[in-house]
Amino acid sequence: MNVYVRATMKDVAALAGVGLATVSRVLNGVPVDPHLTVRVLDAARQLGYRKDTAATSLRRADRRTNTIGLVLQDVANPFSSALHRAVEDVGVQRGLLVLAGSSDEEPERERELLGVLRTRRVDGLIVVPTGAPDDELESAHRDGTPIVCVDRASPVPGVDTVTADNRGGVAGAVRALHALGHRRIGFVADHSSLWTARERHEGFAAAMAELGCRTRAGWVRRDVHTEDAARAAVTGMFGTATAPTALVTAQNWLTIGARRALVDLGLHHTVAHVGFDDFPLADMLDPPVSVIAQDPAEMGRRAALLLVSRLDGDDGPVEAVTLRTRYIARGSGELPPPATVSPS
Amino acid sequence: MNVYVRATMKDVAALAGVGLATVSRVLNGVPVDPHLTVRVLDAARQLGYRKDTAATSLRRADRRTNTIGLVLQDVANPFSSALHRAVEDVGVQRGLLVLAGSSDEEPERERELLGVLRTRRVDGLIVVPTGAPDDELESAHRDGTPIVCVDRASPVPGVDTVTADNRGGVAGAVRALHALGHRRIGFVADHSSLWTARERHEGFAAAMAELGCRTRAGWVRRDVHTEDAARAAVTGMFGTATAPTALVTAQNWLTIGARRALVDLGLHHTVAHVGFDDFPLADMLDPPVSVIAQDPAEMGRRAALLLVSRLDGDDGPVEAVTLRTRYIARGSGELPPPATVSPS
DNA sequence: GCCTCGTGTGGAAACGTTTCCTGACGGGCT
DNA sequence: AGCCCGTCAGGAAACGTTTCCACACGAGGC
Repeated sequence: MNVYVRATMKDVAALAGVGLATVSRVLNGVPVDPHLTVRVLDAARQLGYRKDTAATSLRRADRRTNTIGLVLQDVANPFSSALHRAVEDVGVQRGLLVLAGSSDEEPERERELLGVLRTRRVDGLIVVPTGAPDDELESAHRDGTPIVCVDRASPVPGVDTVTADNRGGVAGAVRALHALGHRRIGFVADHSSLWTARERHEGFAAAMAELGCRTRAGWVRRDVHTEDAARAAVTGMFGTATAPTALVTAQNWLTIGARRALVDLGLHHTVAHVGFDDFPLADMLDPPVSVIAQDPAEMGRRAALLLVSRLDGDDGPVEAVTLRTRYIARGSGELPPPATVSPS
Repeated sequence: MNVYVRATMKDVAALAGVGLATVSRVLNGVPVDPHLTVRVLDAARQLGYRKDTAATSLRRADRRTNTIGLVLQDVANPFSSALHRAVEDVGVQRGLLVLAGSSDEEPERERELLGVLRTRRVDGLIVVPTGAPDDELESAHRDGTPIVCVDRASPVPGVDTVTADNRGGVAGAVRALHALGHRRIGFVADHSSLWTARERHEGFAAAMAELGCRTRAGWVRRDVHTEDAARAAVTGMFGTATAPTALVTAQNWLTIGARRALVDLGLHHTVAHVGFDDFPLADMLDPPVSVIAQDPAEMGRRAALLLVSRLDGDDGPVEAVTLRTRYIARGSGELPPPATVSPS
């Protein structure tokens, strides 16, 4: 490996024939004699000088690192990565770099990640919290590190949040199915430890109650975490004589697993099906999948903008942004109930 | 914002009643009197002490930051994010954090990103290069920063690379189509500025030549960059009487655009179609899409492992890993040519 | 014309850590 | 028993930058 040694500010100062402080001033945009300014800039260019961020943030009064930490569920998950990208885009405009990591829904991993991020003194944090109590997050909050929780409620009180209207989204879909004549509606949701799963279930239950629809134990499956589990759950749900005529699945992998099950059973053109969260190619399946769409990019953007404003010193009251969901009718959710089924 | 001030090593030393150097030694695992060790660790815990990475890497002889830079095309793109995740997984085991960014295929953005990453003194770089000459990448290489280029050839000579066997993958698919009886095969590829697009075209052209199949200008469409452009290109290609009987699309968005076009034309059950790069739900379309799959996670993993070994001082010869592609027959690529079509 | 005030540059301290070097202590050998 | 050497802890320097402070110079006012 090359033993190349980088030019320092002292070298630039020497070459330009000015003091160290002057170089610093020029490089930080503090007005300085134009004549000296060009000498410094020339020298810097000549030496290929580059500021050392470590030294900078070590010494700076505000200790800024121009880095923000992003804790996602999984950087490879489309929802997370869309969010990531939106955060990056806001960051780029502000000269902020994003340090992202995956918690894999494990509280311990979330803690660790926050630990390393805090060690690096990130200026702020955007977190999709697992939901478990987290002393790292809490202590970061106490230290005054700006934090925005995204997609889910914060385990720590007093933290800004950006979430989707999970309840309203599901409730809306249920009402639409009801309007089509459906009365027996099944529901499949993720782990109840997840805030979103609970909210979506609440939305479902509330809408069903409001509409006077009865639910049966076998028609509501919670704590279903994987595509395969959803496939199995739905296969079971529709294997009986008294099966629902419509189905709501509360997460995109579950939606896909459910669709696979419906295809297996030959019911994909018979059972109305609405999924929460859009996914690529949903419109190319047969029938195209109707979804309650949330906008991860918008969530990321809002969270990043909120964080940036906090970084800029905005100390207004805690914000809790709720983004509306959008129902996208593509076909699968518009299938009417079979005429032979007796009402209620 | 809280004016909380973090405990420093000096505070720990004072509380433990030991010297500064001893605290440093304990925290870095240098053997020290066990009695003192526990005193230091206790004091550190008590104060909630946390090492400051900025100061550490500023002073350390090796200047390590335990951070690696990852320049992707777009963190939100499934290929990129799968790669990202694999890199992260290797990094976690080594205590390396990943600083990722999106170049959006723009050389200038790639340069900028590399610039900030270098300013932060990342220990190494993993880059999906746009392919344009890049002085930042070159100068990083000269400085001795370990670099691994992924998915595409490096614009800078002497850099380790991990790529897929693009030529072989496409050639294999063409041979398979030929074996089914296809002689007229269309091809759609991305911008020729992209190394992968060029390689895949080479593979196509070589296989066609080897098999003695003629190609027509209208049957080979290059520089097609978006899903919509692919849709339009394929619509045009199959709008004429003398259309191909099979189609190879060299990138996953192009594959999807092409499939849309075939559906529009009612030809999706008639024209054989193979896409390069797998994508979610390819198996749920009708007919399921056969693909030449590469494994982005494996690419990321190999690249990260290679980088890590370079970080560990491995100064062996430049490596150029080529990963095999895998043909996944799902149906769309197994459609035979219409019997009425005259051979050749 | 001299003194004062203001502007702006240069030197030095400081940020929190690692590393070098010095000094003290203890043990072993003569 | 005395001396020397080795081991190990502590103090201080150093990393590259920002910030504080002192000082020099020029201009303006009396």
